[in-house]
Amino acid sequence: MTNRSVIKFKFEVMSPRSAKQFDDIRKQKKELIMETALELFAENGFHATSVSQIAKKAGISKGLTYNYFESKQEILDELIQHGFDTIYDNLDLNKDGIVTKDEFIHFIKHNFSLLRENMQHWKLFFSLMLQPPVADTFTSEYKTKGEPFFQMMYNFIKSQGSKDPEGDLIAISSMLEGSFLYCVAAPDIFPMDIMEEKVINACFKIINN
Amino acid sequence: MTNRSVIKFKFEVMSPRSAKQFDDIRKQKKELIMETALELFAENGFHATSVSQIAKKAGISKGLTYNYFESKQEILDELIQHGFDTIYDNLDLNKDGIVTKDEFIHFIKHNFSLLRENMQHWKLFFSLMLQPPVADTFTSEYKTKGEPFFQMMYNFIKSQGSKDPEGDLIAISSMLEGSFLYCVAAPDIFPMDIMEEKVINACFKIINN
Amino acid sequence: MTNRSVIKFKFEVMSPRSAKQFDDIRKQKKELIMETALELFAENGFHATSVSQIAKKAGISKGLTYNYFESKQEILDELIQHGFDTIYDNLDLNKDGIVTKDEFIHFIKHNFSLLRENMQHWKLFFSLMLQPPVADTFTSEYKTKGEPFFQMMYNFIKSQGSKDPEGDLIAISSMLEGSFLYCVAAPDIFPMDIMEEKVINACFKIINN
Amino acid sequence: MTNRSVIKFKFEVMSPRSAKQFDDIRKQKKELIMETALELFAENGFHATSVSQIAKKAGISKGLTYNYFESKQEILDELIQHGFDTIYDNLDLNKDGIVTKDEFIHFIKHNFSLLRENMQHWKLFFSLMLQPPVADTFTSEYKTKGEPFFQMMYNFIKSQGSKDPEGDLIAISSMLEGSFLYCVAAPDIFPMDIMEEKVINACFKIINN
DNA sequence: GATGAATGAGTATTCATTCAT
DNA sequence: CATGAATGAATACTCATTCAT
Repeated sequence: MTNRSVIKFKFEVMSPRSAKQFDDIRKQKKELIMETALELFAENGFHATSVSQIAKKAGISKGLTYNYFESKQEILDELIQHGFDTIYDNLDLNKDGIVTKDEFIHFIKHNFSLLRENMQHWKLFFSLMLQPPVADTFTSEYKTKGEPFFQMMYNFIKSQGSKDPEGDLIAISSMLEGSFLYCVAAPDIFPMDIMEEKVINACFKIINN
Repeated sequence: MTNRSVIKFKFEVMSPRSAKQFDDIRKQKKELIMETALELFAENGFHATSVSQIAKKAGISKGLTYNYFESKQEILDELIQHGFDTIYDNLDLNKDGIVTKDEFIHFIKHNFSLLRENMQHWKLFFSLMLQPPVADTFTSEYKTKGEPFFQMMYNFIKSQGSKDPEGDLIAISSMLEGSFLYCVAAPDIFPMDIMEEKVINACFKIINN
Repeated sequence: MTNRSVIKFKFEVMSPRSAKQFDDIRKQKKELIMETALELFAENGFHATSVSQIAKKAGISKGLTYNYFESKQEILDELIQHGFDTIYDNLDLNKDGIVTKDEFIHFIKHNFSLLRENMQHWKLFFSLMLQPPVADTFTSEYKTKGEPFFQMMYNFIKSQGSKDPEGDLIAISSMLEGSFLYCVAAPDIFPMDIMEEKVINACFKIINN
Repeated sequence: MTNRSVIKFKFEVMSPRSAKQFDDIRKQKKELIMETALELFAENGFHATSVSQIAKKAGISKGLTYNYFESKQEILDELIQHGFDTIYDNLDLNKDGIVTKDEFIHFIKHNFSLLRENMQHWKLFFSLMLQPPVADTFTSEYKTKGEPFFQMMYNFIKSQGSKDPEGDLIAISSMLEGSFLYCVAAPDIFPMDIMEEKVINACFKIINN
């Protein structure tokens, strides 16, 4: 009876539900690693963050990281993927394409609060958006996943009586994107607390004119 | 035997290449290195670009790079400095702070064309803006050097009869920033050729309402 | 199913190599690196010895060196530290500060034999003593750690009836230092085997006169 | 008539005694380089001193250094050579082998003052003495050139009625060497001003006992 | 003789990744 | 599943030396 078989034996005896339990552990560990990595990537940059740092901060060994991720790059990839999902899941878009004014306002406010709550994700995202070679895959994903967003915006702008819905979409999207960027990259330049309101007002100035 | 030839003699003995010759060489080489570095930084990112790559692409030895720059970081710093200077030199239309409508329009158009002509610089800039730890120094420089820009914008908006100049400044700045970002990071999402016009229109919609 | 096997199980799951095993490995490797480094430093000098050489001679990878030491300098520091400790541990014959004639003689003989046994350490030490910028930290450590030595010597000289204990301390310390230097740096100049005896004799000539 | 010939022509016309003058210039430049190098070597160590530093401090170009010395190592070699010569020339040994007590005392004092005046040379020397691979050549040179010194010492000790001239020579040489070492490497440990006197006294205590 | 631009081999150090246990 | 010792390739940077002018 080798050590190995002893372990196996014990394993089964100790926990009948171990399969599920270990699955949960795996899930938790993976999330732990990703969260830790996100914090460090956002704070110090991807390249300036070492796997050792991630492992140390997460309280695990370096080697274990590779039990959950193929590479450091894969952590980043999953982080981006997960980030997109989080953001767009929370958008809670109207699938019928009909957006009321209240919904629109709520949507922008929701975005701002998402931004504030999840600053790190967004900071990382913006930085990656420009950072080659992530940029390309990022852009394509952005286009695909952002499609419904732009569609909804377009429909809403049109429904509000805009004379140039496409032009206004461009202007409004730009403004939102820009305000998010200010929010994340240079929060000191404009007073954060009124930004949201001013941006919403401007949206309607654009649409209604 | 004229004085002249005596001078020449001394001169040549002291330094076969004249001071001007050395100066020219230094200037040209430095520019070569900076241009090459900019391309690589913009294409692959700062951290992912090695000094060897820069030297190789520039057709010089690694060591020579350090004859012109203290460190890889210094190349970046000078690049940022130079970039800011380029941008803000072109922006200071009139020093009296009075901006006409035509000047305003011209300013935005000018910025868009600068952007298009100098995509790489801007791409690098935007990416650096988010990239820690460059972000902090960048932001402070941005604030300092951007101050006149915001002031000018504010004055203009007010002069055009805006009821909420501060709010409009926020909205317009955000929109410009965002459109620049789209322009550089995701040029496929909106048709570039009409973007400029739509953004300018939206500016006046915001101000005049 | 004993408790013991359960513990073993957990243990092996957590870390296949036990803490002690890791500790032993670390200790042995660290010693290996230090010994190797000492030989090379002593033979070729600190600056002329590269980390690659140390690693190669120790039969390990360059990278591993940095698993054990922060820097090449740290290897040197620990070497110096360890050297001082070795020497002064062996010197502190009696902690009461009272040194008999026999103890004094034994002490000098002991030092000579330490010198002979550990020529490399000492050669390195002497060379470092003069080698800037190590010199300063070395000198201060020397003063601190050598203090008890000088005190003990002073007390002994006084107890032996010296008329000028301070002067004799200077003379004797110089003589010891010098004889150690000859021993290490130019062992061919004086016959080593009689040096020890002559130096001891001279000590008492100085004291008793 | 090329530039080259113009230079040649001028050369002869300008200065009939130019050959000697240029020779003097060469000599002075060489000395300048050596002095500068000595200071830097003594202050920062041989390896830590770069040719650029020497050239800069000497106010000449890097390239010119190689007009006077084959290599950085050669500067060191000539420095050692020159140092030995300086030291032993100044010893002004009695060639007849007869040294009076006054001459002996004067000799030690002279050495101490040489040491103080020429601290840098000596510091470098002591450090090199231990520094491989200089050590070997140094030791052999030391033996050769130091021979007359030891011979004189031996004769004097004998003439003073020493019962063990060889043993006393060893003791006294060691003491002198050690006091020089203290003087140069750790001038803070013993009061410099009385060291000389105490050492001389001790010499006679050793001899006369 | 004099300059300094240019080279290239060398240095310390880092780090993603592997693997025996 | 978990550890951390071990690797090796890569990186920024240095510097003695060469050479065209």
